[in-house]
Amino acid sequence: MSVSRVINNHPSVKASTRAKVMKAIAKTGYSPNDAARMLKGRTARTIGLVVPDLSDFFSSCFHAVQEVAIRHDYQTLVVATGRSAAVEDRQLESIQKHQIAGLLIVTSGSDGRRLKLLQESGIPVVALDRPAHGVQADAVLVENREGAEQGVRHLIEHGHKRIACVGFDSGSYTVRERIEGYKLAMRGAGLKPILSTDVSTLEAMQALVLRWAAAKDRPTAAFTVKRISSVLLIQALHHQKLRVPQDIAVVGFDDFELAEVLGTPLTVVRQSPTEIARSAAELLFKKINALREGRPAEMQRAKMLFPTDLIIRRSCGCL
Amino acid sequence: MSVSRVINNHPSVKASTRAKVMKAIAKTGYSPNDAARMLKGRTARTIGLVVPDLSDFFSSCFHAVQEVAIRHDYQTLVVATGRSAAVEDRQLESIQKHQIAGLLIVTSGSDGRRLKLLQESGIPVVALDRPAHGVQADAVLVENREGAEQGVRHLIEHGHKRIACVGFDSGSYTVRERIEGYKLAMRGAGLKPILSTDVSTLEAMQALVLRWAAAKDRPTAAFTVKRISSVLLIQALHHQKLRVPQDIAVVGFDDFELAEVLGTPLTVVRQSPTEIARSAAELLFKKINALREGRPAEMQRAKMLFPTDLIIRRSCGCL
DNA sequence: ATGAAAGCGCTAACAA
DNA sequence: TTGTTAGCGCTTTCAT
Repeated sequence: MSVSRVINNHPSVKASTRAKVMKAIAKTGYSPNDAARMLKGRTARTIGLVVPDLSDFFSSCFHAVQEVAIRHDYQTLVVATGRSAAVEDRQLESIQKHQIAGLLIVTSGSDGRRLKLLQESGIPVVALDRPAHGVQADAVLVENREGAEQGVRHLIEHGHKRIACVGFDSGSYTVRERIEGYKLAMRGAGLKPILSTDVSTLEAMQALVLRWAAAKDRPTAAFTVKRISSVLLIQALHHQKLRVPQDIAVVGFDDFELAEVLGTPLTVVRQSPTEIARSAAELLFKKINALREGRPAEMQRAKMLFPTDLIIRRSCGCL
Repeated sequence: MSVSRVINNHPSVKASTRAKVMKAIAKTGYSPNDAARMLKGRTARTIGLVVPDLSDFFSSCFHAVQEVAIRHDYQTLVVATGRSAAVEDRQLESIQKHQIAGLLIVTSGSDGRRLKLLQESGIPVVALDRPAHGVQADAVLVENREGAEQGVRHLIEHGHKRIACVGFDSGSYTVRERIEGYKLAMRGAGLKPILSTDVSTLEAMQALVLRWAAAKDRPTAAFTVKRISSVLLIQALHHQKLRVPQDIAVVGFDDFELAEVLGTPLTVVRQSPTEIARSAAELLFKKINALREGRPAEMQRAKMLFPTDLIIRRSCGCL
């Protein structure tokens, strides 16, 4: 019967009928069967969230997304790709079968064909933290470049001339942007960039620090492009008995819980996972709802950029 | 037609027919519609994972679970309760509608009625990290008590007599067990337990440490029952200029990435999230598959206990 | 504004 | 061993 109309708030229902139905629903505790709705082509009350992994940063993102989803009475289907483009592709395929209502993606670099398919089948897609390749999707990003620039400039203001940039994973968008920011700051001050952007293990980091220790023109400061690099560098400096900030000043990109507790509390460029994730989720639901209510007109592309904060602790040389 | 039989590998299919169907499936890229299957009462190829949050420990669990799930060609629907029993209850309700094939739960303390319902509707449930209340479910746990006991005993072997136990959240099963282990070790050595099991903020921790510093009979060692407590304690000791391990030796429960990098590398009782999560997931799939293949006889309850490792660094006084 | 009928893709039960 | 029939619970279309 036309309970359906009430549930989908179709206009043509007499108020009295609607009321009757509502009461019946309340009394019987009825709730529509999702499987049946999906069979008729509707989407499930589920959104997808694809992330490289659930490290600190992305797990904060997940929490924020889930919170928004719950508020809209949706479930969140999270999928971690292990930073593999191939896995991402496969996961997108299987997530598509779940008839999700929308997708948030922190891409691991798949080529975007699958994503395009998803979009073309009418599912709103919002890129989070990194723009997605090969598709015109909305994106909610962090000002990586500006943030890095600010961090490095802070070191420059401390009088440093030889500032190294240390990290790895420069294939990833965020890291690339941060390196770009570093270069901008250096060039802007007439300084020569010193890049070590392929240091991904403690051994490699220790070798690097050893080389620094031996050089006469060694860097007096370092900017690390991601959290792990900060940790590795601190570890390596510690092993090599180089003091922070006296021997080497450090500013890192991305904050973490223990940054304050380290031997020398770490000065960092902080980004807010919660903020970008919440914004992205809300943007996604705006589109989902626009779609449900049949006004795709309002769905123009959006690109949101969130600024970072420079959190000054002691590793930069400030007290 | 009876493509269905092939897909569900029903016995009565002639080999030649099966081959033909297989080929056709391969050629057309056919894949069964999950929604339709669900409509017929089957479960989705999805398992549920309910966790309090996705902090380090549980996100490792998630990764392990997802890996196993993918191998079985299942998706994982993760849900974080924010450590709230009420939210857990609500989430279980909505997860149930997704017709999951099985559930892994790190309970946040809901009363177990909903869980029982799930079980009675034929969905295998495996408790992870903590036994679930009010249901007879399989459980994969860590030897919290024994691990704590071992950690504390190590401090005792260093000659400490006044060893404090510091932490909070003693409402949770794991913490309770660890405190129990601490008490066992102390009593076993004829020592008096010194409990501060409600210290959840840095302020409270600093107040505690201040009290210690002022006391004549102050503890010479401390055992922290969870990661955050270890971090808080280290922070507070650091602020108070108490040296580790000279002034206070420390052993913590639960390892973390930066434990090695701390001013004094932290000695910890390590548990392996990956191991317990993988085992739990595999147990769950064993049951799911037993069910699918119609032999619920093999589904006797299992309880698995995983040991911990004492990772000796420097905060205990070794080296 | 409401009801009746058909069918989404699958599988359980039955018939051949 | 295979094909046929019916129906899971919903929404869409058409008729009232």
